[in-house]
Amino acid sequence: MSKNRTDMDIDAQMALIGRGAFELIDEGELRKKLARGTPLRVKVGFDPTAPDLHLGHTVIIHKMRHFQELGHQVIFLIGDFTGRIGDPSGRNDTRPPLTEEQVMANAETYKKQVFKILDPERTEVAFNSRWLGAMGAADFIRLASHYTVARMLERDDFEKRYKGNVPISIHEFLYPLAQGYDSVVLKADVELGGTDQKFNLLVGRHLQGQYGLEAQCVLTLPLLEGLGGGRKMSKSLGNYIGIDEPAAQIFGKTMSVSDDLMWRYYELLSAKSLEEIWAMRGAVEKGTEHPMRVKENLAFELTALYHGPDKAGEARAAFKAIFAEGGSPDDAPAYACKAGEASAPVAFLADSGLAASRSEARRLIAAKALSVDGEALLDGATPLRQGNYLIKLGKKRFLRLSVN
RNA sequence: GGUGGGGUUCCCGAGCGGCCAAAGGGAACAGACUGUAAAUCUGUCGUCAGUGACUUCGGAGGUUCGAAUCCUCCCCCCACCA
Repeated sequence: MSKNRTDMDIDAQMALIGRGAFELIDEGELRKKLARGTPLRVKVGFDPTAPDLHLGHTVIIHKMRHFQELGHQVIFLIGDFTGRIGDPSGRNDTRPPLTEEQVMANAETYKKQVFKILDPERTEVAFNSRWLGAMGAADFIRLASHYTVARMLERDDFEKRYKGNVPISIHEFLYPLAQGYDSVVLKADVELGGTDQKFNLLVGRHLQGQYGLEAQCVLTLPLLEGLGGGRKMSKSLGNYIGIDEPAAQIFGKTMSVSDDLMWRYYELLSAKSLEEIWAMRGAVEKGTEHPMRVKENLAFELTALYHGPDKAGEARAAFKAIFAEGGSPDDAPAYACKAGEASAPVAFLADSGLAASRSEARRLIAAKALSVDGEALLDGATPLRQGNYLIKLGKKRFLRLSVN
């Protein structure tokens, strides 16, 4: 009787755990762990240097949330020691260690951001410098003896670089080992990571076995595609939505996501159930629901998560005013200049920073991107007279200009 | 340590004495089309006081009327050998 109930419970848990996930190693093992009925220890590592998160990072945080909803213990591990090594992503410098204060400050920032999604009660925050920093050379050598160079070179990134004649420094091998050792110390039952983390996560699994522990399960999550689609969301590519961005930005950027990608965002970032999402998708495909409406709901939900429903509502209203009705944002930057040379479009566009340079301003004007009070303007050289103007450059750049 | 091959504009990558601000692709930006979508098409894509000038091709010198292209030294990367 009770066994039956437990099995059903496990199926339900597995469904939520598997939502949006890329790969689970190993399903049977995870079921066994779940069947024990004790809360699992779910480990996720974070880089201590980048506490400003974007939506791409939050995919994993939402997954942590899922585990919490199922009653499990989540470990938010700040890699303040591994951060010094730097994850081997091609950079071959070690990074300067952060000071204690910096680490703590970043940790606070993390908490502030992450607890918008996670339940603080069921989140354990840990720092791996606590045990990695205490290891001596002998300990580290012992750790290193549990892994081979050949296996290390199996890592996709290393393999490509090795074959492609891109340098690999020895210290980069230490990163996966150190990360794996964290799992040993924390006795993790499950570790989550992006698909790009698979290798590192598996090292942890292997090392736990070497240290006589039960191996952790590994759950990888897809990298969220960024705004343009195609490539992963990342700060350096500029295709991200930062969770600290103003409500209008989060809303607007979400709206710029393609219809196809929107479903991905729903699956990975929304609190809506998969059933609800399938229903919406069906409605859109049948034509009974407009995709833009559905996308607005997504934008609202994501904005509300970080700014609350009131701000999200304002963002939605402002968005509609600007793009559906040709209005302008209330928070358009203001800029003042004197009448004369400085009030020529080419001059104030560049001087105000709306255009990167005068050359760019000229090009944009030639491309019909400039409008003044709603009228297209093709002459960049003639100064504007005294007065106040609403300047629009392209679709998204606005300026409230006053010429004195 | 030896030998050979490399370091080019945001990225990849051609160029190898003048016609090079530097091909091509990607990214980005703008316009058209739209639902601020996406896809597609078109254009732009070093700076400036705009038919011209200035800065740019790892760094510093040099040869030349003229250098990203040749020479010297230096820095960095890769391969093979040891």
